[in-house]
Amino acid sequence: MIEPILLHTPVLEWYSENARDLPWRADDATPWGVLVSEIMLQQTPVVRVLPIWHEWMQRWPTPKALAVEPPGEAVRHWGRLGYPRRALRLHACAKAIADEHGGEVPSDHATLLALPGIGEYTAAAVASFAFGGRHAVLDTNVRRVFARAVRGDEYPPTATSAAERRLAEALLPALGAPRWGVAVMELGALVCTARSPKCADCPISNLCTWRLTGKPAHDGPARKGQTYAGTDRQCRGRLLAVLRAAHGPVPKVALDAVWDDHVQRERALDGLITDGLAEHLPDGTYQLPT
DNA sequence: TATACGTGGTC
DNA sequence: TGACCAAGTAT
Repeated sequence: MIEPILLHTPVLEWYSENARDLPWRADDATPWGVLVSEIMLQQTPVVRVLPIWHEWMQRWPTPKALAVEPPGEAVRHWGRLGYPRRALRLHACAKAIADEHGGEVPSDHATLLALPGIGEYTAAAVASFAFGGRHAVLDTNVRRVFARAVRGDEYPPTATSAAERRLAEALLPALGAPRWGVAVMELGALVCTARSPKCADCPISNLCTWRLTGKPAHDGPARKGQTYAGTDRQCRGRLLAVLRAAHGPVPKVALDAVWDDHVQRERALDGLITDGLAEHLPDGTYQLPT
């Protein structure tokens, strides 16, 4: 096991020099701003989140501001970020914060975890980055850095394991856990990337087990591919794009126009309604949830 | 635990 | 050029 201090110093120094200037990391960032960023960043690159985050925070600077809107407005302004159920959950999250927490984002990990759309990672991230809590933030970047540097594997396991949690906890510094967490994430995002890691720029390449052992290729089953073309997901995306653009009820023919396969189209539409992303009105039209 | 869930950029 | 990947969550 590598001594934690041997990782801390170089990673933190590297972060001081290389951290991106992101608005949710600014001194004046609010817990709500951090929470919004974390939801938007789930499975979504920073560059696509940036403009939506700015618009969102200007429109809804507080949880209460969002909570009084219909959920469809959240879905509309989510734009093309992807996974629009996140917009719905963020709206539900705002309502829960407004109704049950006096409009203030909770600082406690367990309380955050109970909110819609907030799972293990996001609860730790908000508790740590917004409130200074000492939590292990295990996102895909951190998991990859630890897998390589400590375990010597090219990639972490598919699902977060107990061993990974133990390791992350063990590496957590007594002081400055939030900065350590964001520093490791940044290292994974900018240097220790999935496909072409920039080991020449890495502050811990000298003790990285994976590099020291010759960067063995990932063994085991191929990682699950994300099919998309022709799937229900693509169909749902097409349908929802029509509803977002409409600003009002949409006749069925407008939806029929964007996807040929009748059976799949109906299934996808039903799915959107089941998920609460669309409403079917008595007159046969469709719209974003009110 | 495996699967569904958007979108767009990269090599 | 199509597979892979991006600060995951819910079921």
